Amino acid sequence: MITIKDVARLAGVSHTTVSLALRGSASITDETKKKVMKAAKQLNYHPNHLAKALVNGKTNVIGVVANFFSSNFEMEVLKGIEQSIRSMENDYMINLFATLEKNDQVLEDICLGRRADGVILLSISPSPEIIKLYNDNNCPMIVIDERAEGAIEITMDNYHGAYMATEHLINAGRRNLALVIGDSNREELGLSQNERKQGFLQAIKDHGLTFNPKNTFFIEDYYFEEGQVVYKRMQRYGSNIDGVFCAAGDIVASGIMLEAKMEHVNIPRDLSIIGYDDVPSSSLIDPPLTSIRQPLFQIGKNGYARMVRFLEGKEEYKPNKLVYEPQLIVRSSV
Amino acid sequence: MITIKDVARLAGVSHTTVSLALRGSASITDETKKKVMKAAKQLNYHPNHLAKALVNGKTNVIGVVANFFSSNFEMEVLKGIEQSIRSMENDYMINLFATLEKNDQVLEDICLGRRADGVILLSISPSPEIIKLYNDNNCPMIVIDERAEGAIEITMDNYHGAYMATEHLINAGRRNLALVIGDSNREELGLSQNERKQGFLQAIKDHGLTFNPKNTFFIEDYYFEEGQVVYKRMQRYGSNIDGVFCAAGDIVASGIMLEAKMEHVNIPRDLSIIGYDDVPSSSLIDPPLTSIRQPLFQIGKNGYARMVRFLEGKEEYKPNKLVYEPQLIVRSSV
DNA sequence: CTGAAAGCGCTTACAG
DNA sequence: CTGAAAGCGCTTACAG
Repeated sequence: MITIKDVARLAGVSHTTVSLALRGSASITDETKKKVMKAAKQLNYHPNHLAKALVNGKTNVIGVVANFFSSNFEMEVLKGIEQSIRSMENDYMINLFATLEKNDQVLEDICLGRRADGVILLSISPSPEIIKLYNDNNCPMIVIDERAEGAIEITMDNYHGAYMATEHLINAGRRNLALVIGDSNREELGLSQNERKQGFLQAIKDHGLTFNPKNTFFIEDYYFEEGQVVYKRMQRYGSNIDGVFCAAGDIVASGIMLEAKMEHVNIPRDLSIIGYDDVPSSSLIDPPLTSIRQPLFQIGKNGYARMVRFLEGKEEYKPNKLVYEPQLIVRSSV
Repeated sequence: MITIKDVARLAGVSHTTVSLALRGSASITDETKKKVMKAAKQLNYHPNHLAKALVNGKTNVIGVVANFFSSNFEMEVLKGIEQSIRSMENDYMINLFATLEKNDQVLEDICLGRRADGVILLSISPSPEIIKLYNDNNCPMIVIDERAEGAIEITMDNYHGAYMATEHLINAGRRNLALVIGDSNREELGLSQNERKQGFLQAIKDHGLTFNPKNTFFIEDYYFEEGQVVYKRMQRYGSNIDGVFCAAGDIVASGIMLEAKMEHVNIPRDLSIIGYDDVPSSSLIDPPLTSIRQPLFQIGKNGYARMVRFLEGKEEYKPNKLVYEPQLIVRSSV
């Protein structure tokens, strides 16, 4: 491995000079600089990132932390981040951390183990202690899609999204709605599922209707196949359902729809359904699925750009909240 | 920031002892170990990853390098990697690097800058110099979906996949086939697109048919909308097309299909179409799209596990090649 | 304008 | 069984 000392030897200067020259210090002659550059190039010198980071106290990496990668949510946010990276031309690398449930532990390690200069959390809720830790260590934290008092909190208005969706069903003449939502038994409902539930219930109330709690159906893993199962459960346990708000998202909604079609239920004539997320396939399936779109790409793009500004000292880091608005995408399933 | 010295002070021993105790060295009394552990816990000590990596010459990170994240290909492979991580219980972190075209530069930096102990490349073709560099530095490299003489090369049999697809069209009575494929003008065709083309042509030949080169259509970015455009071009410039092999994948194929349906073309009666990749939406669209499925999940899962074995010295790293077989998924679009 | 020295937080021989 | 010393590859005051 080629180090700064090898370059120094070849250039005939001290390693201090090499270090200074390489970063264009004003106190080095142009001539020496050239010599050093030449030697560095000749030896194909690459600075050891670890050594640099250790002495600088700065890693130049931005950590992106999530429970799963590769679900539609993470994918869209990542696309936005990628776009930002391409357009910004800076030295930050992103590092993806998959937490596998031990969120706080991983976050502690990232901060205290100096694995990143700042983190972006996707649908992960940091404990107050962790937030304090990050603040104490001047490590900026942007939390997307969860609460984070004391950090930068970027959420989407799930309440409003659900309200719009439900109202859309009601305006289409649906009176006996069903709610399909992430399971609340095992662990607490995530922020967004919870808010969607509230928005749904409020919309029903505001329109003078009532909701039959029997028409709530739970999902655990957000798989397509769970949607198929849910449809069967609706048949057995539901009562007169004529409209479904699938807060659990479009993939599950697609499963419900497929199963309904298999049973020769005409959508939307016999049953209306609306999803959430507006995944790419939603416009392709039959009938095209009405859904709620969230600006995930934008959020990823802006979030990353903002993190870079924090780290470069171009924007002062201080806790605040930002809420993005969702959008109703009307297609033919309602 | 709490360092090993702070722990030493609190425990009343030297920092050397702390270092040894923390990693369970046999030459430290159980009693001292306990004292140290207690002090470490009390101070919430976390080792500085950078310092460790610098002295150990080992980062414990595995780099995953790709041009884009968040396309279906990367997503599936990542899912496999994730699954592997969950089931393995080891200390490796994965680090995603987006190359943005300057592949060799990034790869050089990862290796020489000590950013990872080993890399997994997704659809990225390393130059012979880079492969040599990695070998010289004992840095294992697994290359998925591209050629890599001198490294571990994991590919899928695209030739065979394309052959099967084409044969399937021919067996359905199609005689005037069109080929939709990634653009070869700007840069060289990727490995897989190229092989698919060969398989396609060979199948036609073997069945005593001829291919009209006018029926080749190019794609640049693999977007859905490009498929729609391609369909229009087929109408204008193609000659009597009755079957389409979309080597550019299912997303593009879906675009072609949608546009055809808009023009009231009945699929598969008037036009057969087969895609590649078997993306999740392919079974949901109307009609369900016949496609070729590649075992991406498996590849990611096995690739990661293998990399860990290399890094832990449980398997000797030596260049070889592995080819996975694709599978024809028959649905209703042919 | 350039170099010798100290230090970032850790580990690893080597004495004692 | 424990500690003082040297070193990983870099940077940053501080002399000269």
